[in-house]
Parts: sequence; C-alpha cells; structure tokens
Amino acid sequence: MGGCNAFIEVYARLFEHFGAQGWWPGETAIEIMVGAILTQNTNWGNVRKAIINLKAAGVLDFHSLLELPSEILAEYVRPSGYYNIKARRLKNLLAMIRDNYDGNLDRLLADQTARARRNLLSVQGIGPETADSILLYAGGHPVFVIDAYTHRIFSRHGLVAEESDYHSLQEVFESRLPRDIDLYNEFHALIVMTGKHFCKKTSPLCDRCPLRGFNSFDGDDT
DNA sequence: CACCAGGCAAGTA
DNA sequence: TACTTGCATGGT
Repeated sequence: MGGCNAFIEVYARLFEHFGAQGWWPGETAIEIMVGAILTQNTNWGNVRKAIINLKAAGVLDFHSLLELPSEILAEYVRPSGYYNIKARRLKNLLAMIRDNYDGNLDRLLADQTARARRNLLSVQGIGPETADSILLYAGGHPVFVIDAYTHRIFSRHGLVAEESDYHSLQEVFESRLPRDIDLYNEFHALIVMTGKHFCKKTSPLCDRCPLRGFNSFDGDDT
C-alpha cells in the first residue's frame, strides 16, 4: 500500500490522527534532562508533579541540583516513583557533567554525538533510551529514541521482529527514515501517544488504532 | 481490586 | 549468556 516505505506511512497516519506533538514537554535543557531520568518506567503525570516541586523550590538549575543534598532531592522527586534511585541517578549525571564538561550542560549537548552519548551511557542509571532522549530533545542530535511502545507497536504490526533489541530497532528506524531531527522528534512523540491510547500491554490491536489494518498481519490475533 | 507507566542495574544459574 | 527481581508513586 502506498508505495513508499512503511515507516513513513506509519508516521503519516499517526501525524494525521494526533497532529504535531511539539515535544519535549519542558522548556530548558536542564528540565528536559531531569525529566528524561524521572520518566523512566513512570507515567508522565507523576513526573510533572516532581518537576513542579523542583521549580517551586527554585532548584531546577545545574548548580542548585549539584549542591542539593540527595535526601532533599529525593523528597522533591518523590511523586515520580523510585525516588531514591532517581535522586542518585540525577546526582550521577550532574557529577559526570561537572567532571567532563566543567559543569556546563551546554558543552555536553554541543559535544560530538558519539562522545556525548558515550559519556551519558557511562553514568550509572542512564541507559540507551534516557541517553538518546537527552541527545535528541535537549541537544537536537539526530538520534532516534526507542522505547517500550516502539517495540510493542511495531512488532505487533509485523514491522519489526519481536526479538529486536534497542540497537537493532534504532538501526532500522535511522536507516529507513531521512536523517531529520524534527521528524525523529515528532515520530517518537507520536509513537508514545499511540501507545498510551491504543497499545497497552494487555488489549492488543484495538479497533480505533490509527494503524489498524495497516498491513495484512493486523487483526489475525488479539 | 489488579495492573500499568516514555528503564536500568544487579542478582542468579 | 539469559532470565528474574528491586526500585515506588499514582492513575485507571
């Protein structure tokens, strides 16, 4: 259907259904970076409360966060869940930026993509999705962010193998799509939106999913 | 009530 | 290497 590649067609359908998402939901680089850690395996609504706490306390900037005691930081981020772990992960990230980029977040974000990514991944508590979210949404680097929804939606529709790991999925997306930062930005956001509304763990392939009937693979099972 | 959420690391065999 | 478990609040 529609001669061009399936991934572009999926993007077109999702964009038509949901419209532009305008991610990331946050204004500054530090806010995006913090949000990327806080949202790990957690509903964004909970993350928003944590961000509001940090803003209300006036500590949502690099040096305030660096100096803030971990126990206090943990209290602020408590609504996002795993609050002790996440407070430590934030501290680990801040320390890496202090040590490698002279405490300047903009220098991390302006670094070469590969080196910035390596440094992010060296932080305990930052894995590929968190690193790539920071690179794309805070730094504007052309890396496609993969998440649980990406895997679930695309494997259920028979577009990628069920056993694909993070890196192989990222390779597929980046090779099938034009290297366009705005496209990467919107597409991942649209995938998350689709997952939230139509592709939960249980309740596979529901009726009003914008991708329903996308290919013949659809609908043979639930 | 059970289940899940925009992961990641550590433990086990 | 390939599973499993801990981390935790809040919404549906």
